[in-house]
Amino acid sequence: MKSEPDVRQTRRPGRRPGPTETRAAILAAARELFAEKGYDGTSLRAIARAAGCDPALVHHFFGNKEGVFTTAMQFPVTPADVLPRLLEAPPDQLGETLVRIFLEIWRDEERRAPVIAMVRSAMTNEQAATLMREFITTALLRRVAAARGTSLLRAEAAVGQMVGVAILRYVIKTEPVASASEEELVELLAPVIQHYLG
Amino acid sequence: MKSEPDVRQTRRPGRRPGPTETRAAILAAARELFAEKGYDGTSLRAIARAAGCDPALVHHFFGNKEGVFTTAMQFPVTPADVLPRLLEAPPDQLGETLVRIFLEIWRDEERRAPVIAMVRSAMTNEQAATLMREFITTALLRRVAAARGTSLLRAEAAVGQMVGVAILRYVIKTEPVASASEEELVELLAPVIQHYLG
DNA sequence: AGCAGAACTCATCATGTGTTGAATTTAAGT
DNA sequence: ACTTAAATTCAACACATGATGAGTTCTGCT
Repeated sequence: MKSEPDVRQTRRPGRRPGPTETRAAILAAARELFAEKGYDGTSLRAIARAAGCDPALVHHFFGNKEGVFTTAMQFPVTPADVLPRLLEAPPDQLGETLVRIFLEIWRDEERRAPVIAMVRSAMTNEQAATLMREFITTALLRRVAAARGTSLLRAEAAVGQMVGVAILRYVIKTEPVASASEEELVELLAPVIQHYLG
Repeated sequence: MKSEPDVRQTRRPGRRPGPTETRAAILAAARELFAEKGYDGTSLRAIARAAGCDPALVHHFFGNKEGVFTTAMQFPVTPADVLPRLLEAPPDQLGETLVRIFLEIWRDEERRAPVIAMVRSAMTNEQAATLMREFITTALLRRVAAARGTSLLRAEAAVGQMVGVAILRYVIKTEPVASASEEELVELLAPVIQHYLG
């Protein structure tokens, strides 16, 4: 999407003047590309091109491709600041609250990107799948199931519902869910989530 | 998974004696590999290796990689012989019937493979995503929504629920849903599907 | 029996991949 | 001011990929 001018036909080797900002640029480009193409579909060279530097620099900062990925994915969603909101919601509005939190995360690209990247990558990459598996079980299922009294299986069905709709909406882009409003989605999904966790 | 002996260090060129069976072998190998690794993660050479032939033969039969994929995916689920069962079910058991049909499809690897392959591939490949998008809307949503009186959006939420759980169960393999029994899943999901389509 | 065409392999091309080591320029520490 | 270390590029390796064209062996039709 972002096509840097790439005017720098030739830049002399050696450290650039001024403070170092390339590392951050690499991570930003990596997040964008991983979200768009998944782990296997994203090459180190494409990241470097988007970040305006040499591929070897990516390698220098992060060791290898796996290093770039795990560093770029560090902070998909921090459940810490989300759980309080969940627990202080009245029990009969738990479903609605949860759906709203999900929708908030998906709202701006900034926060959605790592999640989608993870989903996309986990489909074809075993390592990414492991990452996602652990995130789901330890960060979502256990906490929700522990806080509320529900079984893990029911909690997982709720997660499945949200993940499934997210994939249809943001990856496959099937209508009408792709262009439904957030309010419509709340109305649609909240009762089901409530049913699973109630 | 399947590692042919690969003893044929060197086989003479030219047509093999007997009836032609290599084309079918290639398609079988392709389905297995696409299901395991997705479109982009599967190479023509890997398919040829698994089918015990030269990569060029794959190209000869199907033109190019895209040709192999679309041919291998031709018959993910034929909705024609599934819809009758749906429509003759009593309206208050529609959810359960639908869940059972889905579970049947996922039961044996033979029938599950193309579906999983499609899901995996659609995550990183735009062309596969288009294929899946069209399949979902024309083969699932429209028919279900037309047969029953429900809105497209609600039908899509139901599809999302099933797809989400399938991904958790067969791709990410999160417990406990990965090793839950079919009966447990029916009990878990049928009410929700019924709710969406009722 | 003979021949067109299908099945099949081989060698090869152009391109893209992750990774490495050496060389050069600047920033930081003393 | 000097030195160490960090940031950066370049050139290259070893390998995998999709694709192509030519050549070989068999089947099926007449």
